Amino acid sequence: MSQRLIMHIDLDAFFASIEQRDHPEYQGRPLVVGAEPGKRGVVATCSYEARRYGVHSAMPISEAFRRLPPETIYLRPDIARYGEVSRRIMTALEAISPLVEKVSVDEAFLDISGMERLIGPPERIGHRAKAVIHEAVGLTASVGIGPNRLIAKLASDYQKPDGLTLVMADQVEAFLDPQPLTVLRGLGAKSAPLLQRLGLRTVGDVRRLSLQELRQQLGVLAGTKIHEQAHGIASDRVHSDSERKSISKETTFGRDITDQDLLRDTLRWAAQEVGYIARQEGRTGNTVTLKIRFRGFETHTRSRTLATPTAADLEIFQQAWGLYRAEDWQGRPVRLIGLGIGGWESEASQGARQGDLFDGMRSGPDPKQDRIYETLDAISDKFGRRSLRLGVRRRKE
DNA sequence: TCTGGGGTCCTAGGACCC
DNA sequence: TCTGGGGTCCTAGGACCC
Repeated sequence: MSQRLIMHIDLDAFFASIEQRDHPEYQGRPLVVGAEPGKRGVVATCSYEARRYGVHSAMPISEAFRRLPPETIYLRPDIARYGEVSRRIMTALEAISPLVEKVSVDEAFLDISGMERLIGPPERIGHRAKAVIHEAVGLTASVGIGPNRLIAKLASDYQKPDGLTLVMADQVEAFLDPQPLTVLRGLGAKSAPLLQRLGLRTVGDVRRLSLQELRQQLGVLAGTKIHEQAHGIASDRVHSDSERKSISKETTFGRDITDQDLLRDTLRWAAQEVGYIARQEGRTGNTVTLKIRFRGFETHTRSRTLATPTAADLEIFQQAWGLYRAEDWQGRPVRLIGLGIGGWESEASQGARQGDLFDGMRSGPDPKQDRIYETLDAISDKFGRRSLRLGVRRRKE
């Protein structure tokens, strides 16, 4: 069995680089893409010139503004434009390997196992990927190559910007050991301190801990995963087609609000956005989730599973508004509100329903459908509900 | 004092079924 | 009347990632 080879591509300061590419006068200057200074929000991405002032993604825009000099450029993100650039990059990468997994707008994994015979040694494959991106969109990327996804990802992070790092299987532990333990996936703001208070600082420190000790600190599942990662073990699979599982829309108000009409209108807007995307993608969801954040960042969700899956704006809105009204929340200042749908029907059952997909949303359930269920209910009284449900499932698949 | 928006995954409890 | 073990689905919260 031959060794797998995974490549991770990470565009350098993606949003900021697109803006600098399209506006030469921005080049060489600190530039921030994100919220408007003076308002609520964070930095989405900033140029390397801005990073020299300690500014980074997810930093509150108020703090970035305090740190950066007056000549700094502040821009609101143009997601549609960045998405178009992203699509061109992903298409270009398919010339390197047919197995491209888009992780986000500016990141991808490629399975390049066995490509050496076609292109050459791994370094040459990495350089080819960078060249292909530069030809397609005129941007630089950092590339990491390793035996699995974790190592490839950390390798692309190792030298930035415009880097290329190759980590072979026998170099994995030497590569991992000096890095801060927070590079391991799943060790974030809450769980990393659990290990740091034991005096652990690096991946090498974590690797010296036994599986039992890690499970004790982090729980069985998380402990097992961190143990594996610290030993350089991670998935080496690349999946080109991954289906999304939910669609949501939310917004943070400029100031906290209590106006019920405004809350209702905001949910109506969110339902239109979500419903539109769902219908574009030909999906119907059976779970509607309301999300609300009050003054003080106190956040709650409420969800409801529907008898009939939907993609209709009005239905999504009414369910979410109903969830809000069912609580004793009137009068509490709201910072954020939004909603989402998820829980798609299986493809087979959705296909069977296709004919009345959109009619059904307006006209209610199909009476013929009701008759079928009545018959099945009669059968179920004889044989028990369990067998009925299994029987229906099987027919759908 | 500040903390966006769009996601995924995990946990844990309760209802319900066999 | 009291009992268990396995399984699925639903719900709420929260950690984490880009």
